[in-house]
Amino acid sequence: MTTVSSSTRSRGNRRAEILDAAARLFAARGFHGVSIEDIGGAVGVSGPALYRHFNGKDALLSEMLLDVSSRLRESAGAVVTSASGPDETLDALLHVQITFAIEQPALITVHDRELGNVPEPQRRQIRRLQRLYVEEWVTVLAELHPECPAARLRAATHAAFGLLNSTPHSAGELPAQEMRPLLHAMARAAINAAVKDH
Amino acid sequence: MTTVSSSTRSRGNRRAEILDAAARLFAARGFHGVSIEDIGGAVGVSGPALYRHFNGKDALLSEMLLDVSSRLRESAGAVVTSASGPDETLDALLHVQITFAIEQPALITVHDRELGNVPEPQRRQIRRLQRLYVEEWVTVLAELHPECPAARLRAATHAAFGLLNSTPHSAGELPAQEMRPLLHAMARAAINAAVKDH
DNA sequence: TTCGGATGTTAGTCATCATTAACGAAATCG
DNA sequence: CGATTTCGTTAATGATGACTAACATCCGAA
Repeated sequence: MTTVSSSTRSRGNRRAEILDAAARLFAARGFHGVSIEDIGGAVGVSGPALYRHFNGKDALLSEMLLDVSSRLRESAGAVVTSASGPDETLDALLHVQITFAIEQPALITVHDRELGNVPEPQRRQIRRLQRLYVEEWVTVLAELHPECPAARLRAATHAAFGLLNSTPHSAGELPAQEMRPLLHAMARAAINAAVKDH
Repeated sequence: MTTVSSSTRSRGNRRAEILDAAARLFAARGFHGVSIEDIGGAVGVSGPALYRHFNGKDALLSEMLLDVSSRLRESAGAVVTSASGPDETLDALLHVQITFAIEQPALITVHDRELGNVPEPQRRQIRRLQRLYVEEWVTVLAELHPECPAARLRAATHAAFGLLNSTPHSAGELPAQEMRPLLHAMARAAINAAVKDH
């Protein structure tokens, strides 16, 4: 059979390298605050070399966000289908989001800031994935508290995301070992408070 | 006595109008994604007219962020000096932040995204005000839980801000009447969970 | 009424930047 | 060994955008 050619491997590596560097730069300075030259420079090549790997700056951002929202939704889907009970499922969802927020703070940042710069029709698809992800959470919360109106559950979910995605702001305050359970406990408590008495 | 001349009044209004429109645009598309023309257009004048009111785009952003961080710190200072007890003080701080987040979502958004685009030396001053604001929270939390390490309190504070500042994301999910107590309850519960057992 | 400042306007100017062109070297494959 | 693909490079090119200049207009005050 055909083995993975080294060209395929290096191409993939270079692409990933570029996506990674671009994510960091976009998170720090915003999509329009970063030039193609900047991104190329960050991976040791110069400017237009990027066009060997992506169709353009927009395509780069599109792929980045599509990848993030796919992975999040996929993880959430896996968690939900292998669920034992709603309570454990919620903990597992928290685990997914916390892992992502701690390990990929730049991607998380770009993910919730730069959707507006993605051109249609990718925009629509990313929106769809984001919505599905939120709905996984809302569904689990609704199982736990069927009497709570969906709008409230959705607002609570967004608030929980805001809490969890604060990691880029408190970078360095605490080691990940402590940050992880702290975020879990805070988010869990916040969600419980949100659905209490409804 | 000298009355406020109409020129002063209209100048102030126009300046405020510009800052308001610019905040909304910056929040939606990012600092570099908005042109001077865009901002002018949003208030019914065209492009270079802005230079009659601000020294440039950077100065506009600087003033916007300086104003926000001053107001937040000032409010927090007022709350803390007129405090009855740490518990009520924390509630009052929550009230301040929630009011701001609900009434000025665009400003809050710009405030925590665009500091990187403010030139020195204003950058330093805004940073200073932001830090002082955080420290007001940390001080109050430390009074409530002296055994909790400051780093953890700081991380918890940032997480609470993330939760409260999620309003732009859940815009329209709930009316402000419901959003307000929901955010208060969630943030309060999250903070309590953060300091428990420390 | 006349002067001056405040506030706009339109038409440059100069940088920056995304994108494309044209061209080279290294590696893969026949 | 060639030949083709892959991955880079350095120069255009064309748009966009911040900022400045030169020129109105309006309005309050002397």
